[in-house]
Amino acid sequence: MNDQSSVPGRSDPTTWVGVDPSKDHTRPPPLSRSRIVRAALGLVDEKGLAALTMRALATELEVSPMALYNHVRDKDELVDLMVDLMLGEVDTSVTEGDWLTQLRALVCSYHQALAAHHELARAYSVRVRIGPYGLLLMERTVALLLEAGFSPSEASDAFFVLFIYTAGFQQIGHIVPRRDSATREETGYFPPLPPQQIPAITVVSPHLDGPHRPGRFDYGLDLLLAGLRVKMAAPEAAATAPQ
Amino acid sequence: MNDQSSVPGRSDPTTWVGVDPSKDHTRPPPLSRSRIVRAALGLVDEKGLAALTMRALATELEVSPMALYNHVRDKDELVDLMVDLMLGEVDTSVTEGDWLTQLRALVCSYHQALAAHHELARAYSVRVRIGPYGLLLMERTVALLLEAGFSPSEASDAFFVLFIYTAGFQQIGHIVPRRDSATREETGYFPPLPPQQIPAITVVSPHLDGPHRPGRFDYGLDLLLAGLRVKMAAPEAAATAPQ
DNA sequence: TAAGCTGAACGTACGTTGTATAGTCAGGTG
DNA sequence: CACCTGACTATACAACGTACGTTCAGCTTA
Repeated sequence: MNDQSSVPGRSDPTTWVGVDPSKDHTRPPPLSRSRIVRAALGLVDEKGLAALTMRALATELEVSPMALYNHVRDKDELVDLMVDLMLGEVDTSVTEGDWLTQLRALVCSYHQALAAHHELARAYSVRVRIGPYGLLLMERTVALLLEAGFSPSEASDAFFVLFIYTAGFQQIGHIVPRRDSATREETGYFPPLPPQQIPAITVVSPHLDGPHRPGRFDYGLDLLLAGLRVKMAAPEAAATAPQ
Repeated sequence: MNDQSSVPGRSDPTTWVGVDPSKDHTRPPPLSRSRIVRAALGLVDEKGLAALTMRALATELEVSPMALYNHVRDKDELVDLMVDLMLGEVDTSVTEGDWLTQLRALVCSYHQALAAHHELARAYSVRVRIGPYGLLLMERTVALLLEAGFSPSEASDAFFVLFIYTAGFQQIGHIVPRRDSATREETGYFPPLPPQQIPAITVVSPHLDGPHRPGRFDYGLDLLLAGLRVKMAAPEAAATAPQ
């Protein structure tokens, strides 16, 4: 009933995942926060976000469902931990090239980490809890923007925009098949409508390929970075708005 | 058992919502697709996405839960219909100003429609089913890009990037309170970590205000449009990438 | 008017989910 | 040896989406 429950406190950043104790024990390795989170990530990567249930995860770990709750407060916290594990895959150590080059490398690595776990990424952006790896990523990005000469206010704007674009990219348009497999052929992106009512779409339709055509992320990142470069070069003339 | 069930077919775009029949009948207006969808949208706007359950919706409509299934195939389709209703609020009729001005107005109106229903918008981007209003919005945006002179391939890239940024914006970082109200004060964006470990974040922290500081969407839109303008003016010199 | 059809609303029930609660049991310490 | 502690299990519950079969009002046709 107390706030200081037996569960490891989530406000202590050093215990977000921690190291597997793995005492040389009986054959089945003892449950641990780290093992649970890694198994959960594997399960989501393999079978999709909807397949992540406490029961399924427990079965995979050959353990009773409730055993998980000795290491994780609830499913919500579990997902937080999974997200931070994913963000740990981002390479934040780029230091060569000018600020634009470094920024591009950083955001690309971020994008790749999310793309590698795009099922989890779909649940990611909704969250506001940020773990140590997420914090590290943010620190590097903001530092880069400050070094480039942006004001603190603009650096935070630019960070969030890059963050939103990258995280949002994974969210959008990953095909989620309807449960009714009979309507599977309906999962095309656009309902059949006479082409004369949608001339522009008809023109570009050969190039749509859904939101995730290869290179599309880079295209948008190019736009954002070009915008940042322009703003940096001539802050006042960069406005595209009339006013 | 047949594909041609009694439920109105979803592949006929004219029946996505349709008009309320509202035959001058008994006092409680008869259930209809339109009434259900509007009630659902009101419920989500007021009480949040998680409050949208078939039971709660039926209660609000003073009807048994299963009555809804005479008008809507399942909850998934209901959300599709809600999304299209929301997209109907986008003003797609802007025709004054140059292409950048029109594009800005269009995307801003899109953004405002999503922001007005940001709870629903959180469920939006995951979907690929697109209704007539969504199609109209897409048609206008792509047409604008084509008129501006972009190639079909680039127009589709640009459309998706604008689409992803705008939709993603609503997804990201809307504070979702944890169910455990005892940890409410933990919903701050960053766990307490010594400032010397995160110097850049410490510097910008007064300006963070979460992802949704007023004007932040416009900042990112500025970047994207500036990037597009540059690409339009000098397509080959616009690349920020080394190669 | 009578008979029958049709489609909308209902009541009940099932399987799945997250998780509270209480019990069990091994391992370390007095 | 007694005892405590902390990890795992067993059972249970409420809420969810929705399949199934029934009821019933109102229209059509005779």
